[in-house]
Amino acid sequence: MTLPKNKSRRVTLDDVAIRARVSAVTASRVLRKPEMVSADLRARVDSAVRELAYIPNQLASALASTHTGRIGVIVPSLTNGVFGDYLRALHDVFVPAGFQVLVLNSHYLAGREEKAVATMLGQFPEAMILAGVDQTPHARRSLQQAGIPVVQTMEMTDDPIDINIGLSQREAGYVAARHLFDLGHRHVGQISAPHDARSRQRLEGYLQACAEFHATPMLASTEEPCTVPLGGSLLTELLTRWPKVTGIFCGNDNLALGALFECQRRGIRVPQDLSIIGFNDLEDSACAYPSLSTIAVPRYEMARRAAEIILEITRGTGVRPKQRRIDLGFQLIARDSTGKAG
Amino acid sequence: MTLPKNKSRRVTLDDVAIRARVSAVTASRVLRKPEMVSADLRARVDSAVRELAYIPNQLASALASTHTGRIGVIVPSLTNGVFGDYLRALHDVFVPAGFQVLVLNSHYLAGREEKAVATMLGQFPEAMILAGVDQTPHARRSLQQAGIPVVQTMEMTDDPIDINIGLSQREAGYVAARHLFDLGHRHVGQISAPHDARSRQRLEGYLQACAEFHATPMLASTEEPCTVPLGGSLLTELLTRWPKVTGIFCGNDNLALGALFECQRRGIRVPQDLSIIGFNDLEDSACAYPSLSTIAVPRYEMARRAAEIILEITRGTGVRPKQRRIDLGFQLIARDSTGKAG
DNA sequence: TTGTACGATGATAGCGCTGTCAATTACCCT
DNA sequence: AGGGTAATTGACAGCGCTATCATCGTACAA
Repeated sequence: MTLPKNKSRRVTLDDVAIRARVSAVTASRVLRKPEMVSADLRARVDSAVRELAYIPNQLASALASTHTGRIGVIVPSLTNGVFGDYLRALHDVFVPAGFQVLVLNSHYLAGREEKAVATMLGQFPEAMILAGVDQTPHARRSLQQAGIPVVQTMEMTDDPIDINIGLSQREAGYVAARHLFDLGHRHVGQISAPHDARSRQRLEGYLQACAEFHATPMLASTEEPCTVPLGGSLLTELLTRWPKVTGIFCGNDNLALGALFECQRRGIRVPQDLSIIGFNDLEDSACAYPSLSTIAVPRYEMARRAAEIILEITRGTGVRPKQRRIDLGFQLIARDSTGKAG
Repeated sequence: MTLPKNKSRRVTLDDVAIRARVSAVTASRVLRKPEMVSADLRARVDSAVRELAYIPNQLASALASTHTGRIGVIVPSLTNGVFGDYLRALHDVFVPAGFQVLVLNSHYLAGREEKAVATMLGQFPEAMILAGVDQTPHARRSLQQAGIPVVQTMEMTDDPIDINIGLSQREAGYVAARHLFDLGHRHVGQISAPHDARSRQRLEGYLQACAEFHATPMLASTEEPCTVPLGGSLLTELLTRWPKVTGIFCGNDNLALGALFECQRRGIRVPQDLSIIGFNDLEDSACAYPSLSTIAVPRYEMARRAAEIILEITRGTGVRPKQRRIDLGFQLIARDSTGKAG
């Protein structure tokens, strides 16, 4: 029927066009490419938009233009401070650029990540950002077929799906452990939650350092998600099995903080009796007492770069940057929680 | 043209239908209401879906059905541990229910929140969840006109936009301060970052307790976003101005942790020289040394309830629950960081 | 004056899916 | 056998918007 549809439905572009006495196309143009429309009509449309409190339906717009304005992000954790900063960086870049950021949580599980990838692709994002490089084969294939920019972050791989920006977790783990050996420690332990692939790589770096210094690896680990309290119990476990430990590399700053608290609780002096080094350089680490030695990873910068690369590809006509692998490196931050052995 | 469109475009429902030798509608039904289709056709469609690796276009689906499957969430911070748990709860409920959660960050600014509301409404979410109750008048109006369930969380208001689920921050602040007075402290200070409305209300509770005990309010505050390191500097500021302080109520656990570290740094014994109570009961607080007294707020539960109420409204035909204001309360957790005065 | 070029505007045809209702078939009853 | 009911399936018409191309003037060169 050609009757005006007077249902109490939402205001559409047609309503605006009718009110402004122009065609729908013109109204659409005023909103997207105002410079193509004469000042006269533009003013009419603008005021119609205001009067009707018109809100464009992004859904319809996306369907018609095949430009969804969505960026899919999959992170393994929402609570971890690392990903807080990471997501903040993505929002900081994408939201002003008119994109919306869709976030899904993989809970550090490959299976959940695969599912999250499928869910996300159903939203037809214009790009995807993933944490880590260990996607399942099936997820890899889906991502490649999607034909959109895909950025793998946080670690490095020789065989990126598309673009890879991160740092060598293994090397960083090595440097952290090495820091303790260099300070003269010979009984150096490690605590971690190696269900996280990056945690495992840091562990490898630690093992490499152990081998180099002919030291026995001393490990305590858990499959549970990483938390501050866990640092305390893992330290306890480690000290029970290897009482001679004088230096400990914690898989991340949360564990390190928990270990530090546990030391305080037991009257173990840090660093006199035990040196502690963490990983990530969370905000709290610098102001702990003693301040925590750690490895600083450029998580904000990493996400920002990932976002900007995507913006470039999307705006330019899909041309990839020359460099598909970007290693942002890391930094050893030696503070007060690590000291000379002896 | 009626030629098969052989562009390298994505697989559509039509492709599936053709391959399964059924109509598009039937293919659609197999995916949404399989019980309506005979086993025979269902099997054919299912295998076509698998063979073609078909991914439904949610955009088109949403446009056609006016069911977007989106939930809009606006939080003031992504990094704060409180909202980490809060968002996790929302994901835990909504994702299995087939909804996607869109998150926008207001950075604790009313203006940014108003803008976020507008952006979000352009996505046509089926419901909105907000933190706090102090939306701008304009944002309130937009939300009311949207005709969708709106849940305001974290605090209580007498005049909710739609549904309100939270707790009395003022009362909780009062109880925290009162805890210190009850332990015999007479010089009780408060540090906070009152750019956050809820922080201000806790402050009011503190002031009320001060009045009741005829104590002089002793405050240090900042307009910066709340962080652990900030707790240290605010404590320093407070102690400089009021050296006699023996008890301190921190606006949240991050500040409390920072204050605790600062005490350790200065050799101030907690709780012997200074009692500290925080707010929120973050995970770390229980395992700090000494463990932090605090107020536990049901942030996970609050978000979960909000999500479930929305699910009920959305599934039932839009009927609101009888109770539009739900006070989930809070709990004083007295640990080792607070002790008797003297 | 005529022809050309270009800028502004509109008509049309979908984007990929689902709501609706009509058509078809199978089944059962009298 | 005829008629009625229910279970399946399909045809059609949009959802609200934008890409595309046709159309209409108007300005300017020839």
